[in-house]
Amino acid sequence: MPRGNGRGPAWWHGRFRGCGYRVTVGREAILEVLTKADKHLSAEDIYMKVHAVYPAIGLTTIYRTLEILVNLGLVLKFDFGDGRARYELAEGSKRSTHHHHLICTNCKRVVDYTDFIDDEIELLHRTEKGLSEKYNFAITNHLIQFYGLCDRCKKKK
Amino acid sequence: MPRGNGRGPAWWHGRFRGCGYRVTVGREAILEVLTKADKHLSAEDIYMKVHAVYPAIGLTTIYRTLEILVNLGLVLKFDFGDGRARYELAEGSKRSTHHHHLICTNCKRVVDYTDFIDDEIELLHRTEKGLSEKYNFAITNHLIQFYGLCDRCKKKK
DNA sequence: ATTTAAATGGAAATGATTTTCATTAACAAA
DNA sequence: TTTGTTAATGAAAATCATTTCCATTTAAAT
Repeated sequence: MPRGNGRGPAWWHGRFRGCGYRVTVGREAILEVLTKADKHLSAEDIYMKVHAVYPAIGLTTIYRTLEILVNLGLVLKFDFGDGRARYELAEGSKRSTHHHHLICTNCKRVVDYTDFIDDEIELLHRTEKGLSEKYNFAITNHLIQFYGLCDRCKKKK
Repeated sequence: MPRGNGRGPAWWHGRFRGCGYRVTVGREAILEVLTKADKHLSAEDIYMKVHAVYPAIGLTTIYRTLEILVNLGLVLKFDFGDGRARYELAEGSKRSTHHHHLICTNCKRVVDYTDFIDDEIELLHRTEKGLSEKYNFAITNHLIQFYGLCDRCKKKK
């Protein structure tokens, strides 16, 4: 049974130390927020949640930690077009299921969907393979987003 | 034969006027740069090219015009993760062929690819249909990007 | 307990994009 | 063509998410 469900060293500690990073209170808090949230959050969202428990931790630390997490592949960073990045745990890290995003270009609402994901993933892997051979890239990730007008915004127009 | 290849009113004039927008020298210049460039450019890239011919046109106008063009669907706006948006003519507007992007997460180099596009598009359309029904979105667009390390950056690591 | 480099916070800097506002220009109407 | 209305414009200032700086704190190896 994997660690990190309750007490004890969390699942990411090893990964962190292995890369020469230290485990700190702030980092614990940030990971905990991300794990609990299980949906995309902005740096400021995370800051506020962390701040409620550890007021000493600053926004700068949030950004610095997120950068590390993204580089380690533990967290995914998204741009939904409203000028601030969003973060969420990567698949496999724990809770989060692989999903893609459906974004309203008017109100910026974001819907996570998992429908059709299997077909998408299958094709993506095939494409990934072809691309990495042809262009000599080591592909590590992909992004799929759909844009349009949501229910509400459709009516207003 | 479509207009806008040499002299005469360009293909987008009607579209522009129809939406209540005026055709101005600056807008002509911006569209011309976009049409000639046929690859993603930042607002500043466009500004510099336009500025070379019409020094009177400011960066503000570039941003304002790009916003209109994106809203009209004539231009696509991308985020490659280096902090500045890139713009390119939408498919069908003219020159540009539908393609997707392969981005080096290290040096931010971007490769446009058209390989596998047909398969991708086919799947996307199917997914789009399913999504718009299930979530009641009017889907107008999609984004696919692959991330990884390019040739050069792979070696350096 | 000691040591040392990594991590931190807070303030200042950055830098792309937006907003403001007084002026200019597009173009519909006469 | 001249005129009137209103959108479009440039320059400068404002915004605002994210980064950088630097003096101080702290994780964790010894």
